[in-house]
Amino acid sequence: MGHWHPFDRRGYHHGNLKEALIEVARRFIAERGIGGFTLADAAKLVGVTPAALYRHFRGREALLAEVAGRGFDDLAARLARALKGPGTPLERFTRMGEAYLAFAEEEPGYYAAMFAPRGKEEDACGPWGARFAVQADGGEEAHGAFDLLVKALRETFPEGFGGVDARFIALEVWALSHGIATLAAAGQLPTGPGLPSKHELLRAGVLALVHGALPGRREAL
Amino acid sequence: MGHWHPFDRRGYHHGNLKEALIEVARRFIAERGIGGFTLADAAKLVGVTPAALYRHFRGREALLAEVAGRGFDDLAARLARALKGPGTPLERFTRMGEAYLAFAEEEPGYYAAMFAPRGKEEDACGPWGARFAVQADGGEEAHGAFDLLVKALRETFPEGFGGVDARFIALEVWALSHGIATLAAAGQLPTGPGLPSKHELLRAGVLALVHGALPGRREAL
DNA sequence: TGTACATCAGTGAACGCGCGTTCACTGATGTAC
DNA sequence: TGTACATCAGTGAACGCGCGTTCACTGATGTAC
Repeated sequence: MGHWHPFDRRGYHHGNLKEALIEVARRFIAERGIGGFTLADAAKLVGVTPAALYRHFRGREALLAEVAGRGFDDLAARLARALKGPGTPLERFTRMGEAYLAFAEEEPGYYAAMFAPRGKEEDACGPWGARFAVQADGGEEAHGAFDLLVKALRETFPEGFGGVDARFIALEVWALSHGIATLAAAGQLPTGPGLPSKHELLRAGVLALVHGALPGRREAL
Repeated sequence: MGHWHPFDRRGYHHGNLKEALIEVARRFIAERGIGGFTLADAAKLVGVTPAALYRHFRGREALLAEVAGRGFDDLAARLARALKGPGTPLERFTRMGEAYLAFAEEEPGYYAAMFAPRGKEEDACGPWGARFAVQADGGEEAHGAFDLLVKALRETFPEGFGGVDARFIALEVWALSHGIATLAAAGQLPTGPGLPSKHELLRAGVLALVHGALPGRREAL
């Protein structure tokens, strides 16, 4: 009672099968990776025949794409929340970085689905695709996660970046975040005395990236 | 003639089966991804029964691990070459970044094998593992790719980083490189008018990361 | 140089498995009258 | 309120497939004498 549970089932009709499958796929991918995810096990977990899946999805790939889409939405929501919170622009911007790492850590299923090298199909969705659209320039409302990042940069550093496009900086920050998140997820970030946590790594790196592009800093080197 | 070709075969015994399998696996993974790689197809490509593979590898995972190992060796060799070339330390350091991106782009098979989320097995090899060992501190010879990066940083900026461990900076640079390389490989780096290439992205980012940590720069922000 | 033999790297057939997907079906639900 | 019917979301059995792996085997190679 209270929370709805994906394994609940009352009667012949499941009633929430689509949502349940997405939910189970997310957990599944988180545990075994995207290659280890099978329709058969997912169906068994929600207590349904594998064939029932085809009432809601065209097939395996469609399910994965939907999971990825949910992931992009969730990420954008988290980033938006971090950006809207209290504090100075710089604090909020820093919090966005934390939110990104937290998302990658807490939702490895989503993250893997989002950034897994998609098959041959069209990349109808992706960080810079429909749900993430890169704006030509500012003005319109920012929907996707990437646009949120650009918006945050413009708010945090209203003086600009000495003629450098904020989207340039945003890409740098994104690439660094993604690199740290994936190395950490793969267990390939070394830990040990004197070595930084991924959070320290991201915070210092983001500051350096922004800092390095700030006006009056570009003449050196 | 001249170059040895993995599909060559003279007689009952192949003679180069192990090397041929590694070579074919590399190309295969590059084209279809690590999940699309199968022993059956690999064996067929080199003109051999699938069972023959087991004379040289314990199984599929062992072959993949060997491919990853070759990749780490190749990457280290490329980075070492870039570092040993002519030019100022800064030029050589910048060239290491280029070499990294070039490796990821030219050897997607290696790259995927190296950084694919390994199964449950021990990560006996990895960027910071046996072939990549992170030195406790300087002194000993640098064998792995990561150590080469640290060494290059120390050579390029002998004045140090204001008390910050060079390995810290190296991790930042590595994470950024990895992030850019993987986003680019997945086709998730947006391109368009006014947006930078991955090479511009890496060069500017690395400079900012190094710059931001240089002495006399850490008081601002 | 020739023969016997050990060693090694292949063969080819077979295995068990589990996958994604299809199909005709049936049970449950909702709506019209 | 009750009945007939259309719609929908499941079932369950079956499919073809291709995978990784095994096994007893055999052809080729190299070495001892």
